[in-house]
Amino acid sequence: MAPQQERPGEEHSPAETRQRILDAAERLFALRGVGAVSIRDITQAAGVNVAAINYHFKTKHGLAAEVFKRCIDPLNARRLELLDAVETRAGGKLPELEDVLEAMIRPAVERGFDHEQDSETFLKLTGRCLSEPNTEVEEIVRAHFEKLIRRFDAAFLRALPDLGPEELFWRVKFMAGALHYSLLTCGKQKNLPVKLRKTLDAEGLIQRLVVFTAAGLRASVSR
Amino acid sequence: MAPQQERPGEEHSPAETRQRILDAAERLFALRGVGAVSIRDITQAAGVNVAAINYHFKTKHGLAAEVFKRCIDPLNARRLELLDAVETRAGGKLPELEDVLEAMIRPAVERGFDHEQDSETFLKLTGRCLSEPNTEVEEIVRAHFEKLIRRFDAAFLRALPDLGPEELFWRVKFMAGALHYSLLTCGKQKNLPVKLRKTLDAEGLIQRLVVFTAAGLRASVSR
DNA sequence: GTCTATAACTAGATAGAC
DNA sequence: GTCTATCTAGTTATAGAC
Repeated sequence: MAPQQERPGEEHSPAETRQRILDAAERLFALRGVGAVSIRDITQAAGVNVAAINYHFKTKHGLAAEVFKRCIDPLNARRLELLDAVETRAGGKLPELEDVLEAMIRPAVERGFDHEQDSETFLKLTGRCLSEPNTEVEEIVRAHFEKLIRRFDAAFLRALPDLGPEELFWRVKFMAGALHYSLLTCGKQKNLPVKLRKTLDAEGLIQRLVVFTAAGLRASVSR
Repeated sequence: MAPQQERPGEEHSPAETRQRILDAAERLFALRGVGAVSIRDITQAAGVNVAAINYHFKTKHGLAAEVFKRCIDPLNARRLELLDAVETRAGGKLPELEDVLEAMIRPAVERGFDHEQDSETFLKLTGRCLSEPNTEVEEIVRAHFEKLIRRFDAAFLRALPDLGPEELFWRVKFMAGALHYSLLTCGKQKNLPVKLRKTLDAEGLIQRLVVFTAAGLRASVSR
């Protein structure tokens, strides 16, 4: 609950100050949403001066954009890396749908279960990606995912040659929703029955997600 | 962009004032999140006095709780109504999985496409249900959905007798995520390719969701 | 690069007149 | 029930000393 606090007198290198601000802001934005966090909340938690935010990020929204970028960028880079590996491995043949799905799902779930990092913060911030109001943040989030989705859509189209592009569009949305919401659920552990907390691990969730979404993507079109 | 504004001098009945505040707050909370909206924003948009919020709802968070309750309650009531109808129709037999799913999915999608009401607001507010920070709001949302999920979980268990309760728990999460995220997508139409906006209708989305989630729920457990 | 100090404004809440 | 007026506290942002 108590954010790491420091005597205001202490001094840090500029790079360290920047880092401390980003870390504190990430935690607070994830917890309360950008609108409900003041720059004073952030500077207090980071143990730096109020003016530092203006110096390093110009405005509060500039800071928010950086926070979300720092969260999304490595995640999506890893996804594209895994997708490349899957396609290379398949050679000239069609890649397995399950492998394409795993390239999308694994990086996020593993990051969400990595208790060496602040996984709780990651999970909540992930949730905010979908609901932060129309600011620089929304624009950044949209831009970064658009690129990713285009690349994966092509892979899905190849793995599911019988599916029309419109049908595929919606099914990919459903897949993203399932992934996203299960991550959020892990973040809000109050919602999890005690029995299930024990058996909750990254590998299990990845496999469950792959099985569910692969079946959904392959379903025959009419009811 | 410009909220409906009124000369401050105009007078309203108490019930009307209450209603106007709820409507304005709903729109603004959906758009920006509770934390980023001031009570002055709300009273200006509603054309009522600042003190009116305190009189009718005691605090800003009391108002927020009312707003979310007013959104969720009729939706979940309708879902339970449809589920009752499905089970009655099945008589002693197992209900069709697709029918149970439709009881869950139809009310939300139809409400999200009802352009006589402010469907945009509903879709965004739905998104906020998952991400509003730990306040009275989160408690209200959780409580209302817990009741619904318990009832539907039982129905799913009966329709899918081979699935273990743990497996079912996760698959229902995936289903809820798919539903939820596709609603949000309809709200943020910028994300929709122009071609798809034309063919977007409630019936089509309901059928797509039912087909996808039914296949996911029925998938054989191991990969 | 970092801090103090402060400008200029907005927040939620309420007392008391009407 | 509704409004005006006001309190106290907190807001972003910046100028200028160090």
